[in-house]
Amino acid sequence: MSLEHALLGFLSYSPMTGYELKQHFDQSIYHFWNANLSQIYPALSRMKEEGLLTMEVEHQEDRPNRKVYTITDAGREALQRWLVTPLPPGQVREAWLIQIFFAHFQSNDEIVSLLEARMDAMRARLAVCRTEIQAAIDQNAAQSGVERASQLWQITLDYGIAHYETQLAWLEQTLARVRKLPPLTPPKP
Amino acid sequence: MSLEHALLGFLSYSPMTGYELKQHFDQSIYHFWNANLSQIYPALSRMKEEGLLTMEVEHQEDRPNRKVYTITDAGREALQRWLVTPLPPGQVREAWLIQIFFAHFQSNDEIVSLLEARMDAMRARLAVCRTEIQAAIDQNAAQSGVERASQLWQITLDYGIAHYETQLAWLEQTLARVRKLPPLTPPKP
DNA sequence: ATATAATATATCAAGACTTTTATAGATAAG
DNA sequence: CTTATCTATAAAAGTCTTGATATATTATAT
Repeated sequence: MSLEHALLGFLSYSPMTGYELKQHFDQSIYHFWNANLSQIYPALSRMKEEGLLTMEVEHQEDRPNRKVYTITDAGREALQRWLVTPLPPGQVREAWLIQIFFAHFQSNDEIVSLLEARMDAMRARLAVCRTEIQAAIDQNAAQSGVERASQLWQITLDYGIAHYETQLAWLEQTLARVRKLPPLTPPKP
Repeated sequence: MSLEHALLGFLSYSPMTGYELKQHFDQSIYHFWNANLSQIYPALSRMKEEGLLTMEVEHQEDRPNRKVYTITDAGREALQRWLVTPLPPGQVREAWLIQIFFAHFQSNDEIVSLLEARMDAMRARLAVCRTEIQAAIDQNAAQSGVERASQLWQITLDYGIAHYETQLAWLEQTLARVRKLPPLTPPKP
């Protein structure tokens, strides 16, 4: 469901190929969604069958042909309907917290290592938001007629930034806390 | 992978049935993981085949028989190994942010509605963390010999709480921001 | 200069993981 | 009288990830 509507969303800006859609995913919404080409291509076919899109082949000599998809009126309607449909909030799913939860037989240092690895990853993600994704949004915002849209793009990016900042703050605090735990005494069963 | 190791984790505390494991999932780690019975039961079978668990049937007259699973030495080893294996950080995946990202043709009020619905859901989740899950942790922490473990349980719960608080803070701020956007002028295509 | 990688574009198959739904049946609680 | 609890199984459908297959051009690295 979500993938299809994200595709419709980008195609409501302009017609594109699956390959180009993938690039938009990676450049603009990577902070809250992603998709593989192997998902995108069949999704586009399906949506064409459903009448949400039309497709035209652009022949190329040196490269594979481009299949350019265009959103139909039915597609726009489906998109607008979905956009105001409240979604059930998703489950939080953080596998690495399972590791923390059951880490009582790991030494403080081992736990600290896990947290530090996580912190490195979160710092990197935060940096991507602040530089690359911000740049992509700024660049698209420079077009005319996208004032309202670009406010919303920025709002989602600020979500991502706040998310990673929270992660880092929690990690800092947790590192201090774990370092102060009484050391693991005897047995590693 | 993660499901299996969460099961091993709980079974490292004591032998249990799948049904009981499901209850522990819901009571203790719901803030970062969940699983259905229809996932848990076949996972337990598989893990038994792999020698990570043993199983004994307790016959009951009035209820279905209980299949009590016990972790083996191999299971404990597999768990300890996994617990220190760094996991690749998962993708953020927030379908409702797709709705915000493409909401430029929705009115400010419609966007506000989406945000308010989300806020209600997040408030409810936060309350569950603060009351029910906190209570479950406190109760288990009252046993002897779990001092170290219960610190870690609390650390993961504090993650959940921080997460939902960030959501709510961002939602507050975003609500204000959206209310101040110039109203949507003409066309709802 | 030559080897390697990346870009541009699309398809397909396999498998991993999750959710949904149905089935079963007895007791206890509202 | 209806719903919830207790316990387990299984089929189906949905979603996502991984990896293989093709192929020409351009860029990077050694």
